[in-house]
Amino acid sequence: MVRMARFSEDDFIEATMALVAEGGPAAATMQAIARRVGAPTGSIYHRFESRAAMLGAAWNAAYASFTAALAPLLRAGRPRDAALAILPWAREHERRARFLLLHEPIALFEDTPPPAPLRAELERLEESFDGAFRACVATRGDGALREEDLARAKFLIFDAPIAILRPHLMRGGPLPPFAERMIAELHAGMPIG
Amino acid sequence: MVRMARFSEDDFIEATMALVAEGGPAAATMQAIARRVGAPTGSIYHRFESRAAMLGAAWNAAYASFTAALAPLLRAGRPRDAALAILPWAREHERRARFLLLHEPIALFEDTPPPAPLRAELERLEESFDGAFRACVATRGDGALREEDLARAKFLIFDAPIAILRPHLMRGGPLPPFAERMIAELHAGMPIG
DNA sequence: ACCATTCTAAAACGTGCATTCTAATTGCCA
DNA sequence: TGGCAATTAGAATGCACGTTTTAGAATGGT
Repeated sequence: MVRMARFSEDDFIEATMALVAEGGPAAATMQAIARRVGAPTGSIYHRFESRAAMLGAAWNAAYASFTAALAPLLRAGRPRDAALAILPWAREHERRARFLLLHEPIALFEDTPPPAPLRAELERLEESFDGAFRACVATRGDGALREEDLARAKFLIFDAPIAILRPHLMRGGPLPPFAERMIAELHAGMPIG
Repeated sequence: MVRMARFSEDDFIEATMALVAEGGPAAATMQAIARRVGAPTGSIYHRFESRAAMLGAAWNAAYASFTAALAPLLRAGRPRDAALAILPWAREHERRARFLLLHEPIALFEDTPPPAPLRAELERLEESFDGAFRACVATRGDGALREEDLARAKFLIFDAPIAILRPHLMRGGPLPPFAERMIAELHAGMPIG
């Protein structure tokens, strides 16, 4: 180690998330990311081997943030609270939320997938989170997890709350208070397991 | 009229939908569309003035197909049946469904919007469909449409069913029969208005 | 049969982007 | 103090794509 870096990996990751959140995947060109950080284009390549790696790192970071907020509640067997916890998380991390919840990974990585280490890291994150999810669903039923039960639970805990948020994330601005009510009512009228 | 066209507008529109459905917006390059139809690249430009126009025409066609299937049920005041009707429509038009329901328009048009005539046509379609939607919601309440009521109804009729379909549309293959059950149960437990 | 018009056909152009290259700078350690 | 590796810096490269151009073929009315 000899020279202090003026820009950190996180600087580039944050810039990437912001650009995608504001203008979609195509807005996150390497030049745009560099310009946003105030660095020359080439500097990105000292930390990330390609654009796919850059986007992949940003994706993993956002996903880790999201799952860290929900996993404890799932492991505690409180799916309703996990569903509701998406709201404060999205309010606190608007940039991450728009990046993660408004864009399918397939749209980010359709051309070239991230390099193997990043994919492996994401797989670990996903498996760990999936463990928390399955444990939560299992406490409700008798232990036998049918595909339908898992699909129901996934819808109630993740997809429905995200669908409720999506229009407001797209429009920008604050998430309305009635989002909480809708999620609570949904779980009241359509319980898990 | 003098020479018969070997390729129709619809040929290009179908190819565009198929490519986006299979590989995302970036897969629908002008060359890929032409190759799929078996035509030279330049031929597309005899019918569509630009790539934005090509994608816009495909979007309008898919949206028209979707709304044609649902609008009558909304106008008849049957929101539950409209929500359920998304399933047979998606089964019958898998390509259109993947194209329309799996990709935000913002991701397709982020670089350049379609030309004015296409935007105007889409606006007409949207307004007409929105009329059917509002009429349907109004029959339930007392006529005063609060933002929360509209958001609830939009979620129950469109966003929730689509969220239920999304994982299966992504994976490909047939939509499971329990999707019907989930939508019915959702509307039973969380009625509109 | 001829001509205007609409199309096919394929190559060529220009642009914007990811990526690479070369040089100059920085700060720690011997 | 001098050397060295990591970094900044920004220009250069090459490629893929949207679009344009140019040329030729087909059709139906006259």
